[in-house]
Amino acid sequence: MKKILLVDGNSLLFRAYYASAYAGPVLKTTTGIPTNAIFSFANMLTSLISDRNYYDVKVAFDKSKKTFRHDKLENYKAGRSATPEDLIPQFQIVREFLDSSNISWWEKENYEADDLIGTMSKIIENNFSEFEVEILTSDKDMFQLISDKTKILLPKTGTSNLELFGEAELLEKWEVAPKNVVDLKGLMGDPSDNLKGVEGVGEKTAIKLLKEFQTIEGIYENIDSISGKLQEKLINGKDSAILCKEIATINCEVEIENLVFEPINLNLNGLINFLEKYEMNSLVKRLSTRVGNINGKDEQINKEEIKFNQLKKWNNEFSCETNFLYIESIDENYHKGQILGLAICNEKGFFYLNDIINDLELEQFFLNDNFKKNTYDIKKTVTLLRNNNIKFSFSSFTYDAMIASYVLNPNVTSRIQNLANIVETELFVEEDELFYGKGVKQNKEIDTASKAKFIVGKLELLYSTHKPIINLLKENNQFNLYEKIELPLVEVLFNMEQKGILIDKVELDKQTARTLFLIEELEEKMKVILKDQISENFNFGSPKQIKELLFDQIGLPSNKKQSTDKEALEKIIHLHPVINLLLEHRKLNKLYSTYLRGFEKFIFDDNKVHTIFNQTLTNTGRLSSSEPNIQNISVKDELQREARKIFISNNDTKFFSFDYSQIELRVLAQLGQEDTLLNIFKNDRDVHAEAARKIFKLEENEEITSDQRRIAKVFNFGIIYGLSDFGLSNDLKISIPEAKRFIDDYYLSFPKLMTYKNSLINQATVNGYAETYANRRRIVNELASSNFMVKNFGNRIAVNMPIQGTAADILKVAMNNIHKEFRENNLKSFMTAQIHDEIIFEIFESEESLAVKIVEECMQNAFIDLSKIVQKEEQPIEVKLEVNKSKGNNWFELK
DNA sequence: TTGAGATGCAA
DNA sequence: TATTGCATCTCAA
Repeated sequence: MKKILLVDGNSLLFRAYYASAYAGPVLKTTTGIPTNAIFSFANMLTSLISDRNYYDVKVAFDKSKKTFRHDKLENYKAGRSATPEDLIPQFQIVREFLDSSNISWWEKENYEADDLIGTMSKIIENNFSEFEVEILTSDKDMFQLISDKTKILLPKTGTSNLELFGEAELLEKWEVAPKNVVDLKGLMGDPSDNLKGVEGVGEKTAIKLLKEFQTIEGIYENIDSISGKLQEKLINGKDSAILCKEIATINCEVEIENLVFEPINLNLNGLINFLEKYEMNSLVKRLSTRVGNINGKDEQINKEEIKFNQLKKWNNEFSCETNFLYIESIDENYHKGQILGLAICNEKGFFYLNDIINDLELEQFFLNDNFKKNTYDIKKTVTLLRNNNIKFSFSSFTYDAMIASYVLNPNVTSRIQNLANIVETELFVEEDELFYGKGVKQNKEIDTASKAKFIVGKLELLYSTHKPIINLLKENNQFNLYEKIELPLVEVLFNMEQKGILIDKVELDKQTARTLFLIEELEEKMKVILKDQISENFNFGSPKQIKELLFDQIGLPSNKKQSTDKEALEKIIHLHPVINLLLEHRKLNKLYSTYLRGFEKFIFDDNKVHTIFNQTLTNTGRLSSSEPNIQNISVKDELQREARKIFISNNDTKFFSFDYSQIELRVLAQLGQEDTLLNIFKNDRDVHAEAARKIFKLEENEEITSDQRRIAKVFNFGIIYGLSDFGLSNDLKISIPEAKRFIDDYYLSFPKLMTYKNSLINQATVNGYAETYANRRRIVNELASSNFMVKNFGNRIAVNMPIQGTAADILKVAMNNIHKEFRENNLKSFMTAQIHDEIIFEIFESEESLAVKIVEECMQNAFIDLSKIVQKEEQPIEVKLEVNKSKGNNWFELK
């Protein structure tokens, strides 16, 4: 059966608006026209059409402010909040979108979209037996239109999650037939339309009544058989109920002229013109793929085809002073990546090489500093070259689009429409999946011609966005961050990844076996204790099974969520002997599966792990590490800490770790110009102890207990993270008012902090982004939210990001400078890891004194050096950065 | 096979 | 109802 989609345009546009407002900031063209709702609307509609294979689609809109419903009810829809200002112009533009893409839309004076859709669905039901109807709306009133041929598509969360309602689903949800939806509505009312219904009758009562009497009329005919308060309420609300029912009833008798049904035929070029006009370039490619599907033909985008030369071997006659190049490789871990092709463009044209192995002329190109190379992801690119034995000059790579895009906008999921995002998500992430497929369906064996076209297409984008991106960086005052901090760091990280970390396989095997034995022993013990309660194949790693065992079978008390995490289990540890063993089991399992046995798959042939330092991932500017993550190796628990013994230094070096002491609090003191805090650091005092002194109002010579210090430490961190009194009371196991009092005392002790926090929130709200000292920005969409929780989250981001991010900026400067100094002093010692506030090196004994001196100086001076890089010297850096050092043959011995 | 949720590790 | 990350496991779609 052919399906026809009827869309409630107003409802969908509202939905699109709020969904996109949550997902990203308000999307605008360069001339300031808001387009976020359209973007979402177009996305939803085209993906729906393409996914669900409709024969035809019609969109209906409300027309004019007054409908017959207003005549019936003076305050119809009066309670509704005003349409957001930036949504209003989009009602017109969405019609333009439909026109340009050849989707028919309808509106009629004095009617709402409901009525048009209702009428159309009835027309189809009565006259076109070959069609069935699906109605896209978030208006539950429309449920009255459900029939054996008509269903409702209701958006659930976001925009892509839809639920299909037919008769059966409706019956299950509301226990009424479609024709009684209006009765239900009459009784319940609808606050969004200012319909009161019968006061005191809600969904439950209404359903009960209708199950007995079917309709409102039926209820009042039998009003005598209803007793007590309910009868009274119904009698009082009779007029309202009948009126509300009438208003909720969709008019299916509207006159609609020229209604014909014909196969969808989207106008691709019209659509592209529209999208380009409103600067939604990123949609062009995605939509055109879908539209191709819909129209059942492989239409070409109306763009000039890029002409390129496919070469067998490179010839340096084609090389220029400035070149753009892109090496294609889609393996997730580039250390094991395969090169699928290479495209180069410059003043002499576009070139494509399918195979670059043993191309000596190409190697000369890569080695020559006079041939500058601009690319996307330099670190990955040169890693691929290196692993294919192609020599290169690192310094000839002069532009990295990935890094530049990240500096412009670290929040890739944001729907902000700028070049950074286009480069990031559209071309280099989503497009790969479309082209090669993903997961098991991924296929690298694509015919060379279309692969070449695809790769050259990427290169073209890389090339065409280069200048605008550089201009944007300069415009945003972020060029120094890009050029002086992030770009030089690429080489530092590349070297770290290449050096890797040596693994002691003997130690690893020893610990793996030992831990596995302990786990099995524990399981036996637990099975004995629980022999009557669990079956042979009980899984101790399954939260679901643990939950059933502890709370249902044994009957231990639990919190509302029935969480079985460590915190919850510790609360009931004394109530059953198995809990303690279970916690121990969890700990050992984690150790075994993540840090011991789990590590084996990351060890390369050289007995080393080569992590990937992600430079463009976090929202704050920190690095992250993966495969393996070497930034979360256990340290707190003595037993788990043993795992650190597997990281060993090379024969002729020792590990040195240098970590900043409380760098985030120092950043906070400096940026917030908090004198009390600054003085604590200036006098080399213990910041947690001093905070305790303040909160607990201790005298100068009074002793600080370890408990007081512990509590103060929680505070100091809480300030950075935006802790609430609730969270604090939970954490410290004190009452909420008590926590609140402590917080007040804390802010009184450090008076500038509140001012600073407020200024950060204010700044982020005004600008739409939070920023670090180095002008790194993070767009904070959450601040625009009307949802209290989301907005509060935005507040915490606005405070935390500048602090955490500035600390990250400082680390990056330190790393760059150390790398440079090591090189200038011809040191063989090298950096191996960065763990947010700590840098780990392998240092040769003969170089120890010089290397340590360089590291300490670079780290201590990094904030000041940063201030020079971003030209903020006029405000001197007062805070002193303290660095602690430790030395060892393995990571266990560090710290 | 894939994705979400729970859990736990780090700064 | 505390920030930023990543890996592993289970379980259901």
